[in-house]
Amino acid sequence: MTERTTLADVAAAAGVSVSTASLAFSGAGPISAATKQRVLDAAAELGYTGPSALGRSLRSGRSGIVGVVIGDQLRRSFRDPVSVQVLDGLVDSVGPQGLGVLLVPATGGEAADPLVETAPMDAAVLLFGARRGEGTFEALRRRGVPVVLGEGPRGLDAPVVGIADREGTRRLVEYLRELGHSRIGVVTLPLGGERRCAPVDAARMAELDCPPAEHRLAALDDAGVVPTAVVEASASLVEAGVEAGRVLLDVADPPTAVLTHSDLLAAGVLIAARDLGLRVPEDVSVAGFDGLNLPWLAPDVLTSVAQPFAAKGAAIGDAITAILAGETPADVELEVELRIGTTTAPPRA
Amino acid sequence: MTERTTLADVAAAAGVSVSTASLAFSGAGPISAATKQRVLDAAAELGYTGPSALGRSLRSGRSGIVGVVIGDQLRRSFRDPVSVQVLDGLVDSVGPQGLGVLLVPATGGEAADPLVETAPMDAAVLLFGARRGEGTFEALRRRGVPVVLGEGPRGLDAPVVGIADREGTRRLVEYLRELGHSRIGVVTLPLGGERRCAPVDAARMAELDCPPAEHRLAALDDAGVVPTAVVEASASLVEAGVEAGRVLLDVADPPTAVLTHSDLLAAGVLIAARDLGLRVPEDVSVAGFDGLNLPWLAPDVLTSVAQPFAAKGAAIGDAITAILAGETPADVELEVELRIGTTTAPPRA
DNA sequence: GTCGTCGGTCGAATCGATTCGAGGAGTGGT
DNA sequence: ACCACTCCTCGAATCGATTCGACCGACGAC
Repeated sequence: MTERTTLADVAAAAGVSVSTASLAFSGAGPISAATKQRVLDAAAELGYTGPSALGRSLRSGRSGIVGVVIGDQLRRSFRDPVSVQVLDGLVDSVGPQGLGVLLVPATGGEAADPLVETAPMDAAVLLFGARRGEGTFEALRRRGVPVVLGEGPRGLDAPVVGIADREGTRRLVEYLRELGHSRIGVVTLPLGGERRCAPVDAARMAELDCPPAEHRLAALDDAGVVPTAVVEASASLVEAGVEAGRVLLDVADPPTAVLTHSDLLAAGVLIAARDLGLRVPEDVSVAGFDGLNLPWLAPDVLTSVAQPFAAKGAAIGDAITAILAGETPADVELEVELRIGTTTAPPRA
Repeated sequence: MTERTTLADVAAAAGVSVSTASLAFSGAGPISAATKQRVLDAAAELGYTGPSALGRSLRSGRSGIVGVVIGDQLRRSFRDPVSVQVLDGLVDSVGPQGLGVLLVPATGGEAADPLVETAPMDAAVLLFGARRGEGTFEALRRRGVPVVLGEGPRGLDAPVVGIADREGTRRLVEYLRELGHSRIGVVTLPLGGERRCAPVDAARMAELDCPPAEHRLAALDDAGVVPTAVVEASASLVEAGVEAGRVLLDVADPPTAVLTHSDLLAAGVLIAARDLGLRVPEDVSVAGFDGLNLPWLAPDVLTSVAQPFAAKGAAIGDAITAILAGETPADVELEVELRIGTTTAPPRA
């Protein structure tokens, strides 16, 4: 590959100065149509595709890159359809503005990943909440990179884009109660700290640090329901749901309804129930959260609380746009929708 | 947010010249321990987190960014577990070298996406093959950005990292034949051009341009098998598999075995078969490709050809590393493994 | 005819860092 | 005491582009 052609080369070829050539591309500033055309022709001749982003970045201080900091394991994030779809919405939102999305893995510990410290970005998105004590948020702040939180804790001096998960869960719980359920079990997302599949006891509750789970658990209180059992899943995966479902249902007197914190977990609970010889929804009702379209559950349709993925990504994109424009966007809470499927029904008499 | 502190600020605070301060960070070049420490202390004092990537990039010509060009719809790529896992392997591979991964959407048409033209990258990965006629590959070449192809066509003057899909399919076909199947149907991945779900006839075959599908179809010839019917799916999704499965199986004399080009398609065919009242594997055998772990198929286990996702991502990462080191890596073809599950069996007598 | 004005072009400084060659201080040898 | 040599530090050029102020020619007005 040959030497990269620069604006200077084009200017020389067109017989104008570098500054004039720059004007031809940027469009700003006075320049005669003839000169501009001459520059553009010379550029086409040399295969010059426009000013290098690097030089422009240096001058403007803008890189045109939005960093997306993904949880402690990129792998896990990518496997979660929810984050993938939010990411998709984000790319759709900022892409047309000429902004690129840079994936930045974040180590879970105190220290921030090297990329967090050094990668060029105009703004960053923390998709899975900035757990306090993690160095990532602080590192970005120190660098002066504005941050948008996706589902993060509020009050961190950064705009938060979230969903009304507490309200959604409350509606779901009320729906279950109206059906006649009083023995309700819960499968939560990982609550933070070490990952494991285990019943949640008082001690575990005390360390709660994961906002969505917090909200969704709090919603039970809102509805005046005390769960018969709460089990923490090790991840938002079908396998984890199976595991948690067994813990919850393989007991003498299982709950008549299981409320899970994600559709994948719910799918796992469905499998666990079937393995245990329980029919859904006759013997046990199962509800999810997210509103994923899971075609392989057909003909079943999961009762779930649907959240607007693409809109969430777009809202994050809007927040970034606003920040880059010098504004300070407000927190956003997106509406969710209760979708009744075939996996919930009144309990057996 | 305050003015960004620069190396010059640190140098001033430490009472040394900018060049000396640079030495303190880069590590290269002679510098006394005392001076170095003084610079580092001053940096810590000012909250300077190291040289800005922009300045460094400009000087070195390297941005530390690897562009991943995703097919015409980011959405589709993200929804495909295969590409997600390959991407994951890639990030794991290049991340530790301090390289970031920039997602670059590519418009399907002739023109290249603005980001392809302008975004800073040291190298680019075309994950879903560079279809000829697409402007993306050419645009990158013009910019002088080295390209690595994931499953792309060979002979494009860029290293290709692929899998032995032809060999894997051949083994799968031979396995089916040994079971006694002679009427074998095929569900292919989209073959390029417009997306649709339809039987593949001679006219359609003539426009074939999608290498994996090409190889996998060619493998039937290798094994001396002529498929009874070939149906093209509209995407690698369960829903598309259902649709294609209906086309293939809802006929008077359906095939006794269905070979699909992806596990998601196979899962869809399983659903279609069930809907049509066909038992698997008694009435019809179904095989996939990819070796995804699909827990929700339990207790069924899909017969499939497993490809090493992470290794593929890592191989792409290695190729990029080699290119950045000035070498010209050779093409890589990764081994695949035939995994017999519960969805294939001898045909009914 | 001369002066003011305006549109168009150019020079030079600037962004933040790297890097090379020059220079200066200190040391050891003769 | 002088020279040579080593080790560190500094100044200046450089990367590719933007942008402001200066400059210059032409045209209109009085």
